[in-house]
Amino acid sequence: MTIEPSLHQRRRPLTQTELGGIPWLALLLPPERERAAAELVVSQAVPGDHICRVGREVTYWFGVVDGLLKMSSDNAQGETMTFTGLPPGGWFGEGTALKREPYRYNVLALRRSLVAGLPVATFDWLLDHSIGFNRFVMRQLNERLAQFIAAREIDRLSNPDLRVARNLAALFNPALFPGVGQVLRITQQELAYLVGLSRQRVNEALRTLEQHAVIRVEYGGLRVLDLARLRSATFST
DNA sequence: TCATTAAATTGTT
DNA sequence: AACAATTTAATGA
Repeated sequence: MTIEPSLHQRRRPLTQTELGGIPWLALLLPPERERAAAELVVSQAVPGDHICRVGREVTYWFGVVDGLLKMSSDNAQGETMTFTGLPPGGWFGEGTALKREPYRYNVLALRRSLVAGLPVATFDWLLDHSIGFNRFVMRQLNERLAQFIAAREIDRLSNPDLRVARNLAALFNPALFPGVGQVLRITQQELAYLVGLSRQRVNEALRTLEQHAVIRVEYGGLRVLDLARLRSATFST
């Protein structure tokens, strides 16, 4: 794990409440769950902290307990391409953990976040022993594939309102990010970073979406009112 | 618990 | 990018 404890919280076991927010634990049999829970650790990350870097050896399978992370990659020209935001309930790194390859992307904290880690040895053990865990990982891979296909379509969209809407829909995906619920804690600045627009334009897009009764803008967050329309609608402005 | 102040976030130009 | 307005969080009596 590359989370620098620095001046912040060190690695520690999870509290009961935090364990309750981990979606795949409920799919395990009691002995499997007991072992997984015992090996899980959490660490606090401050904005800019790297959870994993390209090329680093895989040590943990990570999940967002609270906060907001950003998954991105740097190309040969040194430009950063953002793949997706990672809100609470999101788990990532299973691809590289499965193949035992170094990380192929960077994940860093956009805001103060609580990140859980399952040691790869335990991850492997669960794959070898738990049907429930295998189901979860399979579903996870499948959902993420769909998400990345959608992301390619989003990239082709020129209308900023639509880009914001589709990106938001991805963050509200209950299968990938079950910790989000109806209200996504994200600032308009953070969303601007993820979508690749100015905060002003994001702000404008959000009130357009609000006018269409698709979301509600709240202080420090957004509430979904109609996820289906957020995903599919074409807001002709 | 309430009032005051600072900090964060949003709305507007 | 800058600034004003608004909301929340922190502080201390």
